[in-house]
Amino acid sequence: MPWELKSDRPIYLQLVEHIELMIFSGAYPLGTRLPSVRDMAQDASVNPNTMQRALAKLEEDGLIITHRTSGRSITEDARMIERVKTKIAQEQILEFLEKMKRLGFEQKEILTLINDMAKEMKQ
Amino acid sequence: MPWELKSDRPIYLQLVEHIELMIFSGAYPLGTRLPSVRDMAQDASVNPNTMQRALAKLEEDGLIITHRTSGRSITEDARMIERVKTKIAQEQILEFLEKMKRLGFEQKEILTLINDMAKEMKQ
DNA sequence: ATTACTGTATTAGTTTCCTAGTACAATAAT
DNA sequence: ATTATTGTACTAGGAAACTAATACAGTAAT
Repeated sequence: MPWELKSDRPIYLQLVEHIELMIFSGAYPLGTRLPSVRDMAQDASVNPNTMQRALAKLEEDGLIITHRTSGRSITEDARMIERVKTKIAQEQILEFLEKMKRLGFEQKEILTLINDMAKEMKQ
Repeated sequence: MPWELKSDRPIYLQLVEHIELMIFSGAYPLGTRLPSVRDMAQDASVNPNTMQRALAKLEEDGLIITHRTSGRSITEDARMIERVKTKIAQEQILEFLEKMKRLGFEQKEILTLINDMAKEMKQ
């Protein structure tokens, strides 16, 4: 899977999302050891420090574990993966709902609007 | 209505949202003339240039009209107001749906998730 | 013990964004 | 004509965020 990094958003965030997707989809199985920061950085054509930042974020969220001097690995806790995934989703939803309320929309309106758009997008 | 400006987000964006809300709610009726940039800036305790930036954004969106040397006024086109409101909403929804898809969620999941959260928030 | 490999701390450079200060241009009001 | 009031352009300052370069620290491997 190529990294496809664009310059319109912070690189480290794109790295985070990319790796999250790898984990969620099972491309990096539970407990797997990750390549070193430097190797992953080179693979993505990125400065090691930038990759480091992305990995630190992932560790903060509980998706990966750091073994100080012997590299990192994906967590072995399957429940943790799910928990993180839904937590991230909830944050996105909350942020979205707040924006809509700032615009003066009520809950009912929001739900019908998003239902309508979802129907359109299916076609 | 006080301006309640916080420092965690750009001031000019908060001004935009505040004025949008005034317009959408009818506090600034259609066709009404707005106070001058300097007056509005002073009212909000903000630099005139910052208010100017907010007003420019609102004009760009079609909510207000500039009369070069005799001030600004709210558009008289009621349909325009609605159009802008739903356009802004659609942008927010699209952005939101894309984020969720980047996380690996399907449309169905998103809809059920947001329905669940909406229910919880009502309580 | 030495070497090679791991993550990490520190610092600096770069860019981008936001805000503010000032001066300008046009016109309505007098 | 003059004055006051309107929006606007230009510039600079400052802050925040991101990326990169370098050096450090610990440990596994030899």
